Amino acid sequence: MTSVDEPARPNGRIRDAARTQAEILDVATQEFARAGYDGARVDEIAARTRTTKRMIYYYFGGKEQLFTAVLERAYGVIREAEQQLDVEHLDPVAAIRRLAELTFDHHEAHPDFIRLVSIENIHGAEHIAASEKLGRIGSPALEVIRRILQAGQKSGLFTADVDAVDLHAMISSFCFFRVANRHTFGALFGRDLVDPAQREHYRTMLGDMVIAYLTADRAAN
Amino acid sequence: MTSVDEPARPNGRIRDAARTQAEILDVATQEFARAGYDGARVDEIAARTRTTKRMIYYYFGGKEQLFTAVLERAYGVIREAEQQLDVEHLDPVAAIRRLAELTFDHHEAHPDFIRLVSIENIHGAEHIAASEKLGRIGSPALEVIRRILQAGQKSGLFTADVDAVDLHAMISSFCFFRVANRHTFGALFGRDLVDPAQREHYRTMLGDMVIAYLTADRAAN
DNA sequence: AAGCTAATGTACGAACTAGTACGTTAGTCA
DNA sequence: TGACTAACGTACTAGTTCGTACATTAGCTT
Repeated sequence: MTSVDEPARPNGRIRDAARTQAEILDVATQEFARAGYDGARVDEIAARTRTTKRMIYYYFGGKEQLFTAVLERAYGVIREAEQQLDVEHLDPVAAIRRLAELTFDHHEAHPDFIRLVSIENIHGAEHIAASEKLGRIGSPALEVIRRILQAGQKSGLFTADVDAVDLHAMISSFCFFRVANRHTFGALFGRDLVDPAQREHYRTMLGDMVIAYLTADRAAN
Repeated sequence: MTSVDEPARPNGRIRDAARTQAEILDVATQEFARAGYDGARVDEIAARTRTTKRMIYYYFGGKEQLFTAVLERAYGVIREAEQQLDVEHLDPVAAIRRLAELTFDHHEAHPDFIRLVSIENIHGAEHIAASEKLGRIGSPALEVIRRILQAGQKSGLFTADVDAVDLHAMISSFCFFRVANRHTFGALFGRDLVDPAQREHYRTMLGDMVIAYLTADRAAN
């Protein structure tokens, strides 16, 4: 019945700034992702925390800054994941497919992040603009894509004349849409894009699409 | 200085139910698209109308139903556009490319609609679910895709074994992402996906991608 | 032309919500 | 061990926001 996670400290406060901040960020991420920026309730976030609303303002300053902090952490998670990318020992085709699959997996694993990005776009990316951490950092994946593309184009394997940013957009589009628009798509077309049974199907489809695009015989059209 | 649109009717009310409703829907579309469902203000919508808040409740019942009505009309616009589709006199490759281009154009021309769809997804498509008009109507484009796919597959031109819904998702992904995520993408990668100067570039890229996928030599991988 | 009703306007209230003033305590360091 | 400060809690407020009660009128119908 009683909490097992923490050493019992009957009636006494626990003082742990780092833990308190992390807990606020966790709950805030869920709440913002659940309801959008304006739909999220500061009181609700506080209530689902072991601390109080006062602490949110103490540590973050306000709702806007809290949302910005949530975004910063969420983008940080991706960047870390992308830094683990290790595909350059593969041939270009396999490397791109692997990259696409990892992007696919990351989107599927972090639906809350996708929602946050949707929300931030509704608000014109103003929080990203206001953040020092998030200004134009790009992503580690871009560098990887750049190198793979170069290798593939030099060898003649890749006929498409794309740059890394556009290819990244192409891959992300599919992954993002599938998660972000799951509900309307499902409601209108009766097909759940995130149905686990179809996961491999869509994962393969993405890889096929990207590889086909990169290696297509342009003379044919 | 005075209104030119309407016959001058000094101090008198104008009674025109259809016009009032349409005006409310117009303004509501903008306001919901601007700020999201919870960010949108009923008072603001009323203020930008020639009528009052009272009328919003009189005709639509409430904020939720108003948003549902906005969605219904927005989806209606697409469906109409799709009914104008006339590509079946083209060969399958040209037909699919044309279809992709029209989808691309429609997304670009209706950023508000894209935002509404994003917003509706944040809320789990609950308004679509609550709407009688929007329940599982599908889209006219799907039938067109189905027929083109069949022709292409029968002739052997199309090697990919996709169905219409998945192909529709693939095409929409790219178009949707480009508009919906314009702001975060621009902020993070310094590239405006909706830059008019790049419009043809992305339009062609989409067509190339879809055709490459459909006609790829699967044995090659 | 009288009356009836759909359509409209005004004014207000109840509930919610971001943010804050003020008070308290845990833990550290001289 | 005493005191200092970062960390925390409570209680409240000012402003907003959806929604409605009540009053009014345009214009059609007979």
